[in-house]
Amino acid sequence: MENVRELFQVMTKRFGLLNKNCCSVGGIEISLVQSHILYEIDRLKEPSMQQVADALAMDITTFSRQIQTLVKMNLVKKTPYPKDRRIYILSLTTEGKYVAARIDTEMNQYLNEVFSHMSEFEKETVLRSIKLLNDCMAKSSVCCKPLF
Amino acid sequence: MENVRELFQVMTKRFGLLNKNCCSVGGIEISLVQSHILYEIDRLKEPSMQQVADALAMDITTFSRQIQTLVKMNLVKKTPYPKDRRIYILSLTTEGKYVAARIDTEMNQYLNEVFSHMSEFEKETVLRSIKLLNDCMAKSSVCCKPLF
DNA sequence: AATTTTATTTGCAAAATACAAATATAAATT
DNA sequence: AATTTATATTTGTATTTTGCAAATAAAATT
Repeated sequence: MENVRELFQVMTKRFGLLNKNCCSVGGIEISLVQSHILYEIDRLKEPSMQQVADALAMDITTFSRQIQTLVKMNLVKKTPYPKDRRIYILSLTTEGKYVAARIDTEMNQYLNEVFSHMSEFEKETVLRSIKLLNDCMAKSSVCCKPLF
Repeated sequence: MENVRELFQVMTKRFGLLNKNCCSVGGIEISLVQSHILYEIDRLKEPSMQQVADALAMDITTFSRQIQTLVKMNLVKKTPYPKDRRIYILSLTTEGKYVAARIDTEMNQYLNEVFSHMSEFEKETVLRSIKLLNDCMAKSSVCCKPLF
């Protein structure tokens, strides 16, 4: 049997690299962490600070400062939540949505290119495999449970 | 069709988290970056500084300083290369090997646990899928070519 | 021999990180 | 209702990480 971890390590390294490369779009340049923050804000609907920080497994104080930067860059908006005034709801500004969408397009473009080297059947199998993997990881009790 | 990037993002986030969690073993505590460095030194046989930095897509100056730290921690050894005195060969010390092995064990343990939620057939399919994916990513010309 | 290239390190300033403490508000307890 | 406890977020501060530019040193090329 091949080394399982090695397979994962190579895959995630490549995907991580792709993520890093996709951080500069249309003249705007953001860090990898910031790109992940935009992604999560977009994915979760009207999340609070704490929710996004949790989803990214990020220290809340570091996260708070990153959000301050993103607000200054006019990519993220912080809205007080009337029902609980401790909480701020995060959302993407128009510009933030644009950046997130551009990154998403570029990522999917690359992934399509990768899948173009496979048959349709292989592609379906790979995607189903990843989905299965994600489900099983979610079930696992060894680590990282609280998240997701 | 589901969102392909989303699938990858979730998977790599989980795996990244696992990597982070596996950074403290047997009383020794290292950073995620340092864990990756140990892993690559172990994987490549007698690599130079530049080779490992390239494999990790890391800035060589940052890498140089990380190596200094790891040498001080007695996890990595730097050996001058006689045939080209500009070059240093990196290797793991006994302690470094121990840490890397412990991390590897822990990672594989978790992965086994994840796969225990699948049938043997599913497991084989998933592993073959990842291998195929890695091959196709290597073939791809869109990004990240120089590496690997 | 002189120039160019490659490998690595250091100077330096900016950015990221995380612990502890502060603040503000909500929820629970007395 | 007043007090305590818990939760969400920010700030103080010190450490670590990062990466560009420049320095150094040794090989390769001209």
